[in-house]
Amino acid sequence: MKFDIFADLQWRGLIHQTTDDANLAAWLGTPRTVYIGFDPTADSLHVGSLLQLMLLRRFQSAGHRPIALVGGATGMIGDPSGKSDERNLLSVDALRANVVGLESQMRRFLDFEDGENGALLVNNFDWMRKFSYLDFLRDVGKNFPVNVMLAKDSVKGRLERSDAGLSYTEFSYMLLQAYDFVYLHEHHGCELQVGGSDQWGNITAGIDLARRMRRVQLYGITSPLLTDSEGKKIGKTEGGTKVWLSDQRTSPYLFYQYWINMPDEDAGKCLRFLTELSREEIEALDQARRDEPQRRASQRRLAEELTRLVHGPAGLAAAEGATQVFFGGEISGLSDRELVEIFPDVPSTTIAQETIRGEGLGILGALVQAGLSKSKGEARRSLQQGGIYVNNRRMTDPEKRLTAADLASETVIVLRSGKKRYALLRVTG
RNA sequence: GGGGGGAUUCCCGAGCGGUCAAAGGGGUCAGACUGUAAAUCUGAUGGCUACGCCUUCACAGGUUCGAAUCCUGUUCCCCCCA
Repeated sequence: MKFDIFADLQWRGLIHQTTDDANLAAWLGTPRTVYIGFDPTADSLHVGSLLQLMLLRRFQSAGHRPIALVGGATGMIGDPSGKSDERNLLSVDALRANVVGLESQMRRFLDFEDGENGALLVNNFDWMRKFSYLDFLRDVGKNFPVNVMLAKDSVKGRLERSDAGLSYTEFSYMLLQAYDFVYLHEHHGCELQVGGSDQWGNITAGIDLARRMRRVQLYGITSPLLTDSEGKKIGKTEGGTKVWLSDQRTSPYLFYQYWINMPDEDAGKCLRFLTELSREEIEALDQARRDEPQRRASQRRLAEELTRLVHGPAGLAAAEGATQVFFGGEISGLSDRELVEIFPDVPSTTIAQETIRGEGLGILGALVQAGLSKSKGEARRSLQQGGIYVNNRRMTDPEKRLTAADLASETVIVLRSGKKRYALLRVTG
């Protein structure tokens, strides 16, 4: 083994529970096959899945073989764990498209080349669809005592709530995931399943099933959930929008900014859970955070590491470049192309060229058109209070008219309200 | 079925018939301070062709020189008694 994965997970705080505390460390001394399941609820993974992806990656770099299971079949059912309400089911077509999307993202984290411990990507729909209902009941269902299933937290929680309810379909979810584990053991020699702490019930169900069906001993490890200092799941911006791994959904810049803005209290945890930095490095960053928090070395490093991993060096460069412009001084002398690259997330409004000729376009109207202000009155106030910038230069005159002289590039004027809200005004002939 | 109370600007909530675009709080936005943080402080918070004008206080009418405030009806909500 290249390193002691168990000890590594331990100091990072990534071990919540295991099915065999005493022996797992030694057991992981020889190459094993590990699996983690991912829900295809969207065509992209989001930051909430990063922890699991990194876990697989850690196992692979330690010399174990990772299997990423995409739940094409289980996604059709919906996992009741950690969900307070019955889920809406996805259509088969939507699921298929989602699975394709997830596959491409996994490639950034895992090495799928053949070799000793090349990663494997599987979709449980491939084996589940062949199962007939009767066969499934007889071979799998037979091994599940209902009283045990009822005792699982995921089920119990839902039954105790009078308003939530739990359908037979979701109740059966556990059987599917349990069978996945047995299947992966049989076909790929998988012996360990890892997941978030909410997966404990499903993982142990798989282990029980393997024991009953095949008389083999499998193992499970759960990680803590990645929550912030207030106990909320990490992965949403202040505005409440999810941060995705797909650059189509969340640009590299926004992704990078998400980590840059991480509060100090959560930064250490994120470094441990989500990066591969060494213990020495992380502890040095902890120290730096105490000594000179204003430098935010932890956040910078976190953003850098994760952006490079998810969006590649080019994505990182774009994000850093955009950051410099956003938080830098006046914008001028750039080309349209550069501006568009820097501001991929910024909404733009098109105006006719005539409007900035001669007299020019009144700034108040422009702000409303660009969507930065709800009314001219609001625009006027922001302006008078010093919250309006044209090309990053503060404007305070409500009579100001925008003309060709205000173009930051060939055809773009950059408007900004407050510290971070930008909008582009594009002039067309 | 009977009796009582209420409906106010994004939310909560105050509002003598004139001086009410409407107190106060929350939220939100902006500024200062900062670390693109937290906390704190300051300002703003219906619209506009803006020292003025226009539209708001459940809805529709009415009284009055003048109504968020009074009257009538309508709708909805809450409480109490049956």
